[in-house]
Amino acid sequence: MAEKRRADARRNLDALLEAAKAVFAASGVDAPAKEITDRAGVGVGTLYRHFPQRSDLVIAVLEREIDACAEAGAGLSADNPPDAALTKWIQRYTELVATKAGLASALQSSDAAHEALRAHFYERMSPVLDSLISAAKIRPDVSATDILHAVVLLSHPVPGEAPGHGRHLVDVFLDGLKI
Amino acid sequence: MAEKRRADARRNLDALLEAAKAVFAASGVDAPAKEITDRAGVGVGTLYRHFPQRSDLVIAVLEREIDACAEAGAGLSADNPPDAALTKWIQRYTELVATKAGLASALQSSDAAHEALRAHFYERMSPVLDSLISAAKIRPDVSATDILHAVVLLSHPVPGEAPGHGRHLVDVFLDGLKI
Amino acid sequence: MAEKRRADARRNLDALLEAAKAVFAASGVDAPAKEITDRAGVGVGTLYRHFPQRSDLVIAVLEREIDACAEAGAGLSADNPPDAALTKWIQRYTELVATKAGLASALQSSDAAHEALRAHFYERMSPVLDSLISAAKIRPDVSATDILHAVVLLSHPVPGEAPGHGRHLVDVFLDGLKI
Amino acid sequence: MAEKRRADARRNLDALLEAAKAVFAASGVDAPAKEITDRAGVGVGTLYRHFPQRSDLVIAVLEREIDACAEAGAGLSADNPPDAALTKWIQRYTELVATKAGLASALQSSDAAHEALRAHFYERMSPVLDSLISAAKIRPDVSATDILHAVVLLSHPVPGEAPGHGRHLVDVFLDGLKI
DNA sequence: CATGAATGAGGTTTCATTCAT
DNA sequence: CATGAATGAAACCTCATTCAT
Repeated sequence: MAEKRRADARRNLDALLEAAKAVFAASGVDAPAKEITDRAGVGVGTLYRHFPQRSDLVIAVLEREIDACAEAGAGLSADNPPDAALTKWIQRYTELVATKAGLASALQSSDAAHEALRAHFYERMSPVLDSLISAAKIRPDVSATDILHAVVLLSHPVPGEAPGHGRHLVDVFLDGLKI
Repeated sequence: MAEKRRADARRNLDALLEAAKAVFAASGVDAPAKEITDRAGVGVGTLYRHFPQRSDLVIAVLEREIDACAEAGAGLSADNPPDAALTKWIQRYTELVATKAGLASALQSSDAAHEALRAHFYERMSPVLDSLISAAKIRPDVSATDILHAVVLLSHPVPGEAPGHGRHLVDVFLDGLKI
Repeated sequence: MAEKRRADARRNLDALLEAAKAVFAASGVDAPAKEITDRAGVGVGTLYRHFPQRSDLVIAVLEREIDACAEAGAGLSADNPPDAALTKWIQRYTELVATKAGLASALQSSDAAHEALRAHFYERMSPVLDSLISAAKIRPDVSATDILHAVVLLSHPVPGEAPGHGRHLVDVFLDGLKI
Repeated sequence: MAEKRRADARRNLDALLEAAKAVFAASGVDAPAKEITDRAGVGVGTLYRHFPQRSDLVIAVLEREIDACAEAGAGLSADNPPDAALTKWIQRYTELVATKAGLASALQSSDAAHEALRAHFYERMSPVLDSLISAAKIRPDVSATDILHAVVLLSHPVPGEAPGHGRHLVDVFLDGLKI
């Protein structure tokens, strides 16, 4: 009985995450809540029960990807020389930011509702990148935060440009990091 | 007589432009129209009379600066060696984009209401930068549009960062342009 | 459980229809939405949830009346001699049209949004009146549609005249129908 | 000098009347004032100077036709037996109401702005019809006002019906007038 | 006497969030 | 714990009318 309830709740939650991922990609992070719940086949109340703040939903949607990306740092560090490790991780990170439509927008949004997401995101990424930077040779006047921000900004979709666009700009930026 | 009425209208229009500049900087380009008219001390109707489309107002607010920046290209080209001219112009352009808080947002907004601004802006800037690029030595896989976009993106305000932040990121990007 | 909530929604919907009926009669079909929702004791959002288009509301309100009136035809036909049945039904119909200012306006409106209502109206009323006419003795150059229209037109409220006015004019018109 | 001014004023007034006639026919009597002044090539203030109330404008536009119709009563009375005179005048009147688009709407509008038009119109027509009625033999429970209203109402255009439609309905109504 | 810029109330519609069921 | 109807605060835009020039 309780089992079944939990199973139901879990199914709803999964449906919400799935729907949110799709809707964020299609209409951005600020899409109407109804759009998400309709797609998930769930009432709006259910959304608010699971995710009282909108950024809670965004975080939940991306948590696994964010964690995976952060955790990839150690492996790259172990398997590559410092400079290559840094480059490869930034490319991995760029992939994350560029692919998850809505992530860039949410991180950059001045909306207080996304504050928690920004905190979570940078707290997870900063240590990883800091560690990679300190081992590599780059301009000393560039911090981990600078790089994290730059990639987020350059990955933002530009009306009238192909999706791959941001990655190209990031490449140029990476060139600029070299001493 | 007619002069005077025009003067009156002009005063209101100036008040609107001034208010819009301030409000765009404070609350972004998508700020409620009422916020602007209240600050200007005029009725909403006055705003809509002068600027039926929202982008008309954004354009009007920034037109002089946009024109001045575009026109600065020729002078820099005449007074400097090609590479220096390019760098200086991009810095000038960065100044424009970074200072006018609403500009970056408007250029990046997917809102159709800003389409006219985007068109106006890039039509004005592209030829100038094209001409500067063709004389200078930079990575051949980077176009004028790439640079214009990159600066716009990097100049976007990031919550929790100082305003000068974008300029620093642009410097790194410029380094990446060099062959 | 679900029953109860539906009952709640139904109660609101009924309140809206009731309020709209009164407001349409008092202020016409183009009355402010707020006037209707205030009278129904609901928020504006509730109106728009049930009736996204204004004409949806007009149709809903009038369809009820139209159906009730059309269905009255059979009973009158069974309980009265043909001429009396015709007269009584037209009086019933006049009562409907005379008290619902919105019906006349909507039927007369050239707005395509009311097309569905017009179709429904004539499809519902014409057979009833046709059947009554064919049993009674009236001028052969007058069709059911003519009568339906005439009553609608004569029932339009005239500023400065008592509400009963239209009925009087219809009486005269009915006299003109006799052979 | 004064001559010239008066000539100018007259030209403006004529332009307004001409424009109003066209706009009333095209967009109805409730068309935006700006639509009329733009077409007339005049400022809105000029419209309000000449016609403080909207119905003043409607009256002015139709005054000549209204007067001609009212004045036709005496002639018909002199040249025809009473019943024929009545019938012929009502047909003349029907012609006026049916042809001047906007007149029927304005007379029927509950808008207070048309109050003066209604007053003017019925004050002009009532005595004429009263005089015709008193000489003819009709139902004693029908007043001149009843007939004037009935024709106005029956002349309203009905979507999906030919323009002549109203005249047919008026004929039936006239039959109902006979004793 | 003409002008038309300015006003601002008034209408529509959307959507985040609450809460009764 | 789920539901989704209800709420009502915004935001937009239009236009009749006034009034300074």
